[in-house]
Amino acid sequence: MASERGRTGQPSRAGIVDVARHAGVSVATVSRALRGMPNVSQATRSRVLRSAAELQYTASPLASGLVTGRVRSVGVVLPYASQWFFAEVIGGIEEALRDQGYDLVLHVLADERRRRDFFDSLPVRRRVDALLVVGLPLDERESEVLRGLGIPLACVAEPVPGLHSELVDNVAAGRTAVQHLLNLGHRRIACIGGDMTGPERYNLPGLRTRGYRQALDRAGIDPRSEWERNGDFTPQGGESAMTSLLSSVDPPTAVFCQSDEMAFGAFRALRRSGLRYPQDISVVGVDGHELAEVFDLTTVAQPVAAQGAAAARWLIDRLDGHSRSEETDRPPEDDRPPGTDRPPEDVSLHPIRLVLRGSTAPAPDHR
Amino acid sequence: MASERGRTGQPSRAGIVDVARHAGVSVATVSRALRGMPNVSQATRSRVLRSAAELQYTASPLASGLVTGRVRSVGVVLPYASQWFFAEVIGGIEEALRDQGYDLVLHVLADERRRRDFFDSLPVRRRVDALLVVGLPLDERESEVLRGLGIPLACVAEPVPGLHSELVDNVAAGRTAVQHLLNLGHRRIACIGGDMTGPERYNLPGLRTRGYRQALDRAGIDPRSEWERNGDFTPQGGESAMTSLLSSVDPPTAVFCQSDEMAFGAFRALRRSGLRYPQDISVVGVDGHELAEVFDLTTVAQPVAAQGAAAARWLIDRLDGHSRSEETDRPPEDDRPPGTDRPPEDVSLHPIRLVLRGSTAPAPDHR
DNA sequence: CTGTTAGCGCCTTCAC
DNA sequence: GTGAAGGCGCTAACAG
Repeated sequence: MASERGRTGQPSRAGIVDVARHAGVSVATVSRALRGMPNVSQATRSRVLRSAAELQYTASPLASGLVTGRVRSVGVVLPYASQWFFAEVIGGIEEALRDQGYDLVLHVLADERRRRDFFDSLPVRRRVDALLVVGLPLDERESEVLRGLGIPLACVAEPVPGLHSELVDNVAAGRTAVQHLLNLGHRRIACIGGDMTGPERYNLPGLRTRGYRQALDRAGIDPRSEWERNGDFTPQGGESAMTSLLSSVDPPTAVFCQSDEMAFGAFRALRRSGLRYPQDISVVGVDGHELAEVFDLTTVAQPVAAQGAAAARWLIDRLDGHSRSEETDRPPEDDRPPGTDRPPEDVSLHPIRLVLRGSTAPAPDHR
Repeated sequence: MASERGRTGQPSRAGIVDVARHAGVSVATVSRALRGMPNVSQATRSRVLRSAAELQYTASPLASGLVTGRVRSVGVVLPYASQWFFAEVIGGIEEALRDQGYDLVLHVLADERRRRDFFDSLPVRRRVDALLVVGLPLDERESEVLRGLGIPLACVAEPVPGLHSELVDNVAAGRTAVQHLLNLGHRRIACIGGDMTGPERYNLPGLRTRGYRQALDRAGIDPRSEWERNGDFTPQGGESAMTSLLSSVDPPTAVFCQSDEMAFGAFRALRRSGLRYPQDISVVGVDGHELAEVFDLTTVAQPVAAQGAAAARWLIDRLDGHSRSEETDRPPEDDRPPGTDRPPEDVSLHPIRLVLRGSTAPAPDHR
């Protein structure tokens, strides 16, 4: 009763000693009982549990973390918090973490300064048990710094050499989208992607563009560099790229947009030009954006939240020991069919699928 | 050198004693110097700083938190992580917190079970210094439980009685949207909102509907209950609500959608019915969704990230003492003009504004 | 099965 | 202006 209130006047939460006293046992027993450890009689355990509940006791994660070196939380690092893709990934991660009792600590590296600050001061040091990097292609120094943390690391969407990653095959995504257009008889196909020459370090635009070129190549179509546009992966960028494509003397009959959001921008360009999809031009996107269905956008969908969740579970497996993930019985790394010369990078590929909607139709001159 | 590596073989980060030894001072001095406290000579301070940098020292938040009772992190509780509105709020909060060196710990109460678990087990206990509730109208018990935490609390979007809240005037938002339609000569105006009778506890639909009715009332138009539809605040809901409105013998000429996402769904319904906006029907939304511009949706925009950021700053002010927010010189609570009988609820209202776009046009029969 | 005790890494009085 | 020492609340050996 003596320590009912701390010096602040706030109701000071009960400590482990309060519970011990209340249950008539020692603090060690309380600790063991509460964490489900062996060597506690059933009777004692339930008595402790009851006392703890009665006193509303929760072990201070700080104190226990201080001694165990674990804080039961995972850091998530990403470049944007509010973009659809990242928001979706965050949702997937949070759910997976929460299921195992882990907290999610968010770090948004919105600009270069924050990015530098993050890797210089490493605010996650000792604050998280593992780190999940989403959509951020790290450079050598950055990934080295993270490795120095000595905690499990994983990434999603943009692979980081040496880290476990949950991804889709972005080349295949591009190829699939463009093959679909080819199947519809289109041969004049443009591509709206991202910056591939500037200071941006993202790999994704390059990969999806490669898929675009592969598909064209297999169909015996020569790529036309003026049909590869940069849409910045924003609706606005998609709109202006599309506008300029439409204003050429010799416009394409179909456009592959490397993200659904750019495709939305392309839709706007069409509307403003008095053109309609799919009658005047076919549009296909990538991602499986929530609103793609609403706007009838054909897209190559990827499982977004699932990639985040998978990465989170992978991390927790390293932390808590392999508890339940035996179900993911991928063949062990070194049990691959011989001749598989793929480097033993630890990547887990997620499926993509073409979702047919109303934004794509046969080419006008196609039979 | 002795403690370069812990027993785990991992590079054990330097501790305060290492820094003290390196700088040739005591740990107390290191602590003071590093936290910018007085009573440290300039020379000593810079020496300590250098040592700390050299050893890559960062104070363990666990250890310092254990003794100060602070963890420098704020919990954010919300019902959905990936919806546009919430993602945007999260972004605003994260940035504001990070600016002051606080971590953001996310708690998504996606379903009833998680919601119950959260308030029953209070996983934030001792893990956060403050709590930010977003878009979650808490019931009596829930807010009581949070208050029991004895930490600063604030909320965004849905007010909780007794908590500081950052909001917009949702009645005004509805009124503004509908008044705009009235100004265009529409008199047959429908409303697509949310559930106002079921188990949902949200206040927002009721408020925006009230604004709708107020506007009609002031224009001398009788409300028609069959024109108030539930769109569930999802695109799909908006679509089906709109579809059913369009199929009535006597359809409206304009629709007020209580969220932009429902308006997007309404667009789809129009497209499927072969109708076009704004020629056949005007549509106005609420929120200022990122894609509203792309789809030419007239909307009543609210500052979303800013509300989150404001709430975060408000909390930090309570935690760190009023450091910089003097600029927010609202008149002190009890310095209001007499006769202001508004209850002294601590709410901060954010501005809304009508953004005119192409989805609204004069009523067909209007001059 | 249960209790005792020594820290985990740091902050904070209190002496000097 | 600086140092020494006692916890913060809990876990992890050890004894019993």
